[in-house]
Amino acid sequence: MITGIKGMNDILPAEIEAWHFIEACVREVFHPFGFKEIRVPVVEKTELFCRSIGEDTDIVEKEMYTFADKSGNSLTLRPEGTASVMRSHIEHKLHILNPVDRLYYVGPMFRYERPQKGRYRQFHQIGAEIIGEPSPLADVQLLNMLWRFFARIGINDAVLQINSLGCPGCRPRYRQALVDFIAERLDRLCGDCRRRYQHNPLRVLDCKVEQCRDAVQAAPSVLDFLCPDCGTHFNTVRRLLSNLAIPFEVNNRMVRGLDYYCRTTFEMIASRLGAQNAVAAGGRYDGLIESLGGPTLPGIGFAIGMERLTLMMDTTRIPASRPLLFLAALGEKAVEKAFLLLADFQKQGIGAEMDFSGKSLKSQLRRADKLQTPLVLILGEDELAANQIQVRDMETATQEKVGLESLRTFLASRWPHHFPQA
RNA sequence: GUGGGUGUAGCUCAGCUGGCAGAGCGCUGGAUUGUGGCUCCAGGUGUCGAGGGUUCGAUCCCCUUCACUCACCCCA
Repeated sequence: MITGIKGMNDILPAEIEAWHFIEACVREVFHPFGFKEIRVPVVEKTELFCRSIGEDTDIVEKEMYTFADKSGNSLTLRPEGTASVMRSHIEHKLHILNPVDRLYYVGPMFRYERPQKGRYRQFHQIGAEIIGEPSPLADVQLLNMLWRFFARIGINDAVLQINSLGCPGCRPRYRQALVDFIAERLDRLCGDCRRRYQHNPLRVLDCKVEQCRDAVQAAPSVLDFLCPDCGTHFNTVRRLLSNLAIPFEVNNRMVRGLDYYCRTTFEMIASRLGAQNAVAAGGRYDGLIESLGGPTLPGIGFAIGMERLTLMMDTTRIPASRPLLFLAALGEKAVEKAFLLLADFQKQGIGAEMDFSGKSLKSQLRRADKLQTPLVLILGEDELAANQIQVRDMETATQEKVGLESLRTFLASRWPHHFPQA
């Protein structure tokens, strides 16, 4: 048996309704905010991700699906969406068309990691970016849209956490203060944290080991080191979130994984999602576009993990699509006549199904019951001879004979929405 | 890359440190010549994840390997 690739899952028909629902909510919620969808390729030149995400992040160091194509170019399956969107925005000079551009995307991302609950090698993200707007109102608008999206999906037990990482002007001072603080306590930290101290000292702050948490409990807060501009920016974000009645927590220990973040960062944290509890995350990336060779434009965005979203959702509430009609036919002639009727319904966009293989009426009704079809049209030799059809209401278990010519009128009186007057 | 758990029917899982491979659900047919759900009856499917070892005999014990899964690292 040829199986799928580890960590890359099939989304089967039984699950697809939830995905369709999510995608419909994305469009419904994002469009009023002025966001336009953008579709970019799933592969890019490897260099794009190295330069945007950061050479010494885990994603670039060990998690990318990188390969050489037939002409020897190094290509990579995208591990995230922002880099590609920025590349496209720069390449097509979209800032000339829209000085402030609001873009969103939905699609698969790829990271070579060990799969676990809520983490897969191919996973799907919904992302949104506001490009060209430095105002903290952009931050708040984006967070508001994210919040509205979760409300629309029906998730109300996720917590919004925000933080500010400062800017290239003030972050180095904080980093130094933190390094100095940790250096004095290095002997009390776990092995992982000693490595983090060298590599990314901010990460020591969110270590899960109790001993480490105790050791850094009194660590300096990034918020105390913000420069006046960054401080004002963050205060405005907090004030406007409150004015919009969006609940949030300030988490001054929140660390983001990608190098390009500055100022506002945020996460939506889910309970009961297992260890991978960030269902959405993002932040501001004011220097990114310029560093990729584009114009000097600020940006801010988020990404939502769709698999994590489905794990949190009560998917049983999403109604399954079902055919409106089932045609049950008995006898060869009736089957062929029913088949023509079936084709006619389908041509009109009416969901209709039937059995082709001459099964018993009992079996056909069982099938219709399984499909939860509200009406079954029964066509046997008798009905055919009388030019009639039995219309069976599956809920009330009642049925009546209807002339074939008046069938459409009969159905239209029951479902005017599906059978508009011709 | 590291650690734990689990691999038995399409699905969910029983199987007493060793003796013919099991149940429920689902599927198909019947009880009702052409009438669903509830009930009853009948039916089928397994390299017991794979390979090796111990044994008269292994789903069970041992070794190896693979897969899945959860967790670490990291992240959506």
